[in-house]
Amino acid sequence: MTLDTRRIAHLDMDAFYASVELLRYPELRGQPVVIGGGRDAIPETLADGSRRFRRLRDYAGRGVVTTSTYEARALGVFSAMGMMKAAQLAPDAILLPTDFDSYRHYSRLFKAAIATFTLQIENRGIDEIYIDVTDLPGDARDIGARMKQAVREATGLTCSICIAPNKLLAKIGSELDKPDGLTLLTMDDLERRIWPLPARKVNGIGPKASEKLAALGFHTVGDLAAADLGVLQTHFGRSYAAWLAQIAQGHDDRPVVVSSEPKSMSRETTFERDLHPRHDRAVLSAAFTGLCVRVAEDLARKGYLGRTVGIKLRFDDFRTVTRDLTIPAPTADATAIRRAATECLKRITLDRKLRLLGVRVSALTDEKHVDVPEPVQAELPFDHDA
DNA sequence: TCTGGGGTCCTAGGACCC
DNA sequence: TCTGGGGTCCTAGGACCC
Repeated sequence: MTLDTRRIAHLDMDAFYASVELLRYPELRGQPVVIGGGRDAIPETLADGSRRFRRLRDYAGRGVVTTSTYEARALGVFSAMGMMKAAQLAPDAILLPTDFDSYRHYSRLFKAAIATFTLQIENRGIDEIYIDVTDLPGDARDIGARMKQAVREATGLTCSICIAPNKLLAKIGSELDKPDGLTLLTMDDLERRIWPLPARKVNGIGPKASEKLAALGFHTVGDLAAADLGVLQTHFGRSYAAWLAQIAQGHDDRPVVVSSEPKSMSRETTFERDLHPRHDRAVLSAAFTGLCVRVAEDLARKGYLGRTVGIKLRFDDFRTVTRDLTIPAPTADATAIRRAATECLKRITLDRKLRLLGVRVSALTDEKHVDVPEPVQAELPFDHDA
């Protein structure tokens, strides 16, 4: 079978975190709501049972917007925007804390609903999946409609689905009719529906690449399709240029990857105020230990050991540095992690205040697959019968 | 009062080995 | 009287994604 006869679905939950919050607080439906606060953003329940919600204008801190409702987006408030900036744009918007346990719960529910159709599912984080529906009976529209219905019944939430010949087009397509969309794309739709889109819509063309492309006069996917390969190679290198040319023609051979092993686990924290390496040494040290302990807990809970321990520092000027160290034997022990992380820290000149501190463990192995080292046989050549 | 947290993948240079 | 040539591991940084 040629790859372009596949049918790949991309399913994306609509404003997922915000929509889960609206299930919990239905009275907020229709209002601009922003998710991203800390515990201080938890609504207060009044004596009469009604709730008093925090407003964005009351926010003070260094957080960013995690998600917002479509009403808040209409006011210019989008994911990854600094909360202080969002508060200027929409001071009256409702502010809610992120509640990952709830989102994980609903994530499991919608994925389970899709798993009743097929197990050919690739996880792409908490709120989206790819599904290979090539071998499912029925036409694409019917499959998509039934999946949306199943997700709705399992969660009370809407999603947007696109079914296309590959992941690239399915991912682009699921955004075309949001929210609650169902989009079908074939290769025949390339010129009409894909080429007019900004290049930035392609998964893998981020802020840097799209800016560089725009500076060269390439704004849309169609511009890329018409581009001279030599020009792309000059500015982006052989590999990336070839990829750009492929995706502009709507080609993408990547399979739906059903299972994968984690490569790293990390914990990091941005301090409420920048910390001085000496003056705030005690606070920093406690935070450092805390991060090591949490990474160790994560590893233990999921059953992994790691050989490479790394740290990440971000200074007050936002400069970010990393150091890592590979140790002889894989570990999930907080003390061993902390010791290696300390060695890493010694290799960084601490000449500015610190904004962020992180600890990472990589080169993971499944603890059940680790060969327990045989005790080294002592060489006792004259003692065989002892 | 700009700019979170948890990931993956890629590049590139040097060490080291055969 | 230059400097082979792969392959793999380690490390640092950066782009990108959700």
